Amino acid sequence: MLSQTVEYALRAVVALANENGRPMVTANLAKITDVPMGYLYKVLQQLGRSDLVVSQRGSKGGFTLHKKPEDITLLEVINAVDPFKRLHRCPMDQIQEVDVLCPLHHRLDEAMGALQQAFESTTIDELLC
Amino acid sequence: MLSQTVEYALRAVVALANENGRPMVTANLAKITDVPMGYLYKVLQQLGRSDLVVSQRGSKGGFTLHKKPEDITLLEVINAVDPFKRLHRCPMDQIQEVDVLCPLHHRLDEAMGALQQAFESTTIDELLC
DNA sequence: GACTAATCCTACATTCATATCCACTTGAAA
DNA sequence: TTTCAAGTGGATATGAATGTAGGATTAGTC
Repeated sequence: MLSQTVEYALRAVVALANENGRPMVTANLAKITDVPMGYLYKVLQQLGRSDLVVSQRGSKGGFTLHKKPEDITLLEVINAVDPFKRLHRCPMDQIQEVDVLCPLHHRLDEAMGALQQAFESTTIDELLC
Repeated sequence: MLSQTVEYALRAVVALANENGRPMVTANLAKITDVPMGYLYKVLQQLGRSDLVVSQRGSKGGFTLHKKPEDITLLEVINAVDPFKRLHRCPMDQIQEVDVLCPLHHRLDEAMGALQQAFESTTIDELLC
């Protein structure tokens, strides 16, 4: 349902949130979150581009959360790596008005909207271990 | 979010429901639903294995819905081609109790549960054009 | 009955995106 | 200056989606 990348990103953000601002090295984070390290890098970089994490090179370096856990929503993390998509046009008919959806896609988008809302209203601090 | 295959399966089922029991040929269905024909076959066969559609070979043949639209839920169609997955164990820690989820995955599964419920409570007859 | 056209069925080949791996480079701190 | 750790780019694997070609079954017609 959610992509593997989203799953990894969420694990990483939650794990970093548990560190209370102490930088964590990728290798360590990979072990804790059980994510392949090479891939975790790229996920962290994507999170960095959205200013959710910051990195510090050299010894004593690593990754740190850039915002307070209570100020990060699940949706933000998701959007950073794999943007949540809503339907604005019916994907079937080619020549179609914008903002007009057939009953099927209207219903699907409605469900997606509820899911988006659920993700938007949950912050990382609610998910600490 | 939902796989392409699920999207295609839903389009096909709704299109067949609009036919009121008249068999429809794959080529025609492919045109209406805007799904590549070769792939549509496979989706239809998966739907057949779950008894959602039946096929008839030869001239005057094609595919027909096997149940009344009001007796088919979105979830059934989804499960026929790409089963809806719920979390029963936290995917991170290897040695983990069954039915015990960390806060993150508990929340994610909760959202999935709501989505599943939405799909389960919607039937195809609500989606006719 | 036998032929023919229509249609589904099957299996394999191909493409494409996602996920994963790896080797090398760059920058910061001790 | 050495060591640690992030950055970068490309190679590889995996699975989903798509394409293709020939085989099997049915209905209609003669």
